Amino acid sequence: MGSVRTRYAPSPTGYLHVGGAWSAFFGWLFARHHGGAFILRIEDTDRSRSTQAYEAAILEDFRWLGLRWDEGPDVGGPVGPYRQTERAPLYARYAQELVARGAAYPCYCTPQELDAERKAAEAARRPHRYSGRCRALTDAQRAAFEAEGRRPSLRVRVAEGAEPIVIDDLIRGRVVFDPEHLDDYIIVRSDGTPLYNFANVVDDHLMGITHVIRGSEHLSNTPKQFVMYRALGWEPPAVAHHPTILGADRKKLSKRHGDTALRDYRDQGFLPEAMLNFFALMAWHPEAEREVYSIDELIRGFRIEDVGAASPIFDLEKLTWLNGVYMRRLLEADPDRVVELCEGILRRAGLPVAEDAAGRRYLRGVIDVVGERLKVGRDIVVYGDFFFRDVVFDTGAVAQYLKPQAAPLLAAYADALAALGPFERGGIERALREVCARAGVDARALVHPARVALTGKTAGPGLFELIEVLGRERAVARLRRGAAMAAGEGVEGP
RNA sequence: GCCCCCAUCGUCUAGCCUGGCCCAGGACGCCGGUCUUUCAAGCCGGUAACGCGGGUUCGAAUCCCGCUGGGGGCACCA
Repeated sequence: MGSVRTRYAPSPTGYLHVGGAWSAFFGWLFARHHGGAFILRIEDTDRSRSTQAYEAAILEDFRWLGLRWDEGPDVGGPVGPYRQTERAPLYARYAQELVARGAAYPCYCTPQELDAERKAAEAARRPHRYSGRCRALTDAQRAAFEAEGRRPSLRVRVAEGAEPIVIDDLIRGRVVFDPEHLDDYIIVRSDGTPLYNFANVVDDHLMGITHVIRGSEHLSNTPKQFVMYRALGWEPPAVAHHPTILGADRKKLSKRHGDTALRDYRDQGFLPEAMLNFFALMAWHPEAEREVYSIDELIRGFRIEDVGAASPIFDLEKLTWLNGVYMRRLLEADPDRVVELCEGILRRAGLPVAEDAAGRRYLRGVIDVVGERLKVGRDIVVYGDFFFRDVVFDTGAVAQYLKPQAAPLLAAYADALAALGPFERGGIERALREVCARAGVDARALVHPARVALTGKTAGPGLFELIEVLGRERAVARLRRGAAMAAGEGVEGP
């Protein structure tokens, strides 16, 4: 398959959904595996819901994810344009063709009339089907409707008694549809704009798409589309319908399950590499006993027929774990990227870091001590907020550790740090041990209270490196305040 | 209601096509232990599944049928 061409065709009616990104990823993997082309096509025929801003956002989301397209609305390509609203003449032409071949006919029913029919059928608890009353209109009848000012929509004529439509789905195997259950469906609105099922067929064919990889919600559209391929004398593409991602309640993933837009994950500090790796673990699994894969490994190992047909549930905990794996690797390989990631997150959380070299150095120091604890970028705020603002005390931590007996130790340690020579972790640790030795207590008797005084929490980075990064001045001040709090002096912030 | 799809640990999955190697493997989570100034990470151990019922077969997670459960579709949305 040297000339594989796949596409992802989003509607710019919202941000890129994780389900959409996952779907696109499989199409992209398939194309890359076969050395083919991956195409981005914007399906904006529903003008009331589509916006230019969403289109731009979707492109941005894909760039962030790291999926590059070979042809698309921004880069163009040999079979453009890649935006459906710009392809109107093409749809008009093939709509004409369908009418000329007797495979489509104008329907003068208004949406209100159709709606009434549908409601009547529902009320009678009878399956709703199109009445077919415009199917065999005479020229005179059509002229009469036109004279009334009615603008027709265009319907495809599904031949009666036609052969079953056989779809050999790459994921689901053979699926057979009886055309008996297909209605004459509308392919062009009365305003002349094409509907999904029609535009999709025209575009996929004209763009030379060889493999249509999409969600299973489109499986029942496929026979409708195949009717048109047949009517136009076109060879339909191979199709593969992957399952849809579900939420924890086994319902289609939606807002009530949490974040659904890919950019929500970006904003929380998930890494694109981790997202992609995670995507590869839903409905697919490259190897039986391994979880972490490079993109190249995924491309090499991708087989559409190995994609499962059952719907996976979006497992945020596993994604979080996987992201942690990637964060730790990144910390080794390219710590600057972690710094950059955290900088953005801190700024958005209202804890900005100075943009000069000193600010950057400070943040780098913070990342050095908390970095390996970060599973997701936003963890910098939960584990390291005290580096960027005054301590926010956890009341439980204060109650547990800032007790009167800790007061003299904290005060003595503050004095020791104030008098310490070079302010580095080795000396900082020795100073603590000396204070404890002199008082005849175990190091823990000071370590825990000191942590609470300095960070407000019971958990966090190593105490001595944390103090080094915090700097002498702040550490001493916070320890003194802690001593006062422990002594029961009810101190306010410094 | 009609059409279509799906069904292995709580979750993601391997195994299913080409029955025996599976009293079902890995991972996340959870629980314990270990390391440690805490937490995270790491390491060690544990927990937990073939939806149900019939066949076929010497033998079924694997093949067949039915049921149940879940999902999707049935728009002048995509």
